[in-house]
Amino acid sequence: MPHSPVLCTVDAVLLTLQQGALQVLLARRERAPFAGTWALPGGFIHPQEDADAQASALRVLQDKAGVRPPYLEQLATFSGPARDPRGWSLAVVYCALVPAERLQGLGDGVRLVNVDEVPALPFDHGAIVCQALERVRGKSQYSSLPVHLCGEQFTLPQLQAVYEAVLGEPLNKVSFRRKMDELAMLEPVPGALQGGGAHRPAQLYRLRPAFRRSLSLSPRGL
Amino acid sequence: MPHSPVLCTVDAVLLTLQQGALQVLLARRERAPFAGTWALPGGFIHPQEDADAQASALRVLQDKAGVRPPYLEQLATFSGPARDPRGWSLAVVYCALVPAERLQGLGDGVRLVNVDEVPALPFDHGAIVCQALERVRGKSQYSSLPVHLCGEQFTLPQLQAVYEAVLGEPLNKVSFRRKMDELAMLEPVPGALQGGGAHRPAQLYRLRPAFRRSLSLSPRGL
DNA sequence: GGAATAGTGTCTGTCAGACAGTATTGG
DNA sequence: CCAATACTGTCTGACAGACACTATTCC
Repeated sequence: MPHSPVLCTVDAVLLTLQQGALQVLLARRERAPFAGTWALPGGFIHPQEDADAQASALRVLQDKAGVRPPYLEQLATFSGPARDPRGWSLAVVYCALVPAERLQGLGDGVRLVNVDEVPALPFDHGAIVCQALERVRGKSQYSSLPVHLCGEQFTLPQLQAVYEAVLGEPLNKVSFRRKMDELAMLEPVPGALQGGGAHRPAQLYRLRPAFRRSLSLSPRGL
Repeated sequence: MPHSPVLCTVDAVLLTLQQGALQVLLARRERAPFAGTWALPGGFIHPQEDADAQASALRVLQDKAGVRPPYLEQLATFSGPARDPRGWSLAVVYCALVPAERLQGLGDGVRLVNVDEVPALPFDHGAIVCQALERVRGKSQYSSLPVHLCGEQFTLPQLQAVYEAVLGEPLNKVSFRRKMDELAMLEPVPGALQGGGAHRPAQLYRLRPAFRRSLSLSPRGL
């Protein structure tokens, strides 16, 4: 039974929506290697402490950003001798979606950057961010995934804007509303309307409890 | 820099099609724990030897089954303190698709079992097989994935039967051929027909070279 | 009443599936 | 010619998207 000297880590790609664009959370590295540079939040798996790799990822996000993401999904595992200068390493990477409202007052060691303006990142973090975006955009085409970027309550026009920001293309209003209706995951908040503009107020919706933790899939996309 | 005592392993779910049904490859465990029982082929990552976890999976499949699968995809990573009695472990699991013709003359330590008749497996291998089937069936609904279960050359009726076996439901012949045409990944083998029956012979097709390593996706499924 | 946005009714082109026809082999 | 399977032409119902209309607010 070989005792392998593999460095076991987790990294997290935390995405949110701000100013109509997807943002990814970066953390300033406190220790070598690459101390002082911005990278994905990550850390070693603590076997004595963590129930599994997902628990490690939750711990890392709690420690670095003080966030408990409502949606967290395993993205993939990256490994090899070259990605970390300390030696053969393995990173289980998770992808988190968080409503912007939960990310107020981030500390000094973390920041959000537009996914279209991500600087060069250490390790293979650049490729990891790309793969996360690919996954999120892919799943958004046929599932309810983007609702996890919204807060508790939201209007259908707001939700459509979120889908359009993630997918990067405008959507048909009638089709979008038909699909949301078919997915049957939203319920109107009785009597709750979002006013404020000089126009008809919009009905507020919330996620049905059954869909809080699971996605809803549309057979033919969108 | 903590030296984590995490057991780093890879497991492989190798699927093939035999007698019109999906089969999964099991290997008899030679060592403890669970010595003598059937389980997914797996083993430790060898950092000195393996370029990454995928290389570990290829090495394991080569060693245990003598196979180099034409299609190999990372499924997910499973981890925790309870899945392996030796301690906190982490398994990067890969899913392989192999044409049945490449699995002739398997040794004594391996066997194929129908995925509907998989016995209770040690570790969390039962759940892993379920997740692999879910992934393969899901992807088969909108991609060219099942072609990797066919040999070099095949007819369209044969390919349709493969899709039907994987998906577990009959497909419309006209729609299926339209989709295969749209995917533009197959080319007829000039002058090659599959005869043998008392009926019109079928055109043989092969995968276009550009699609040997990548999948082709259909926007609206099937 | 006007501006602005929310929400809905209806038409139409496109596409998946059904059906039925033709094609080509062996016996 | 018959049986059996390969392949193809055409119709039809369903659905996505476009358009136009109504609804409701603030000013």
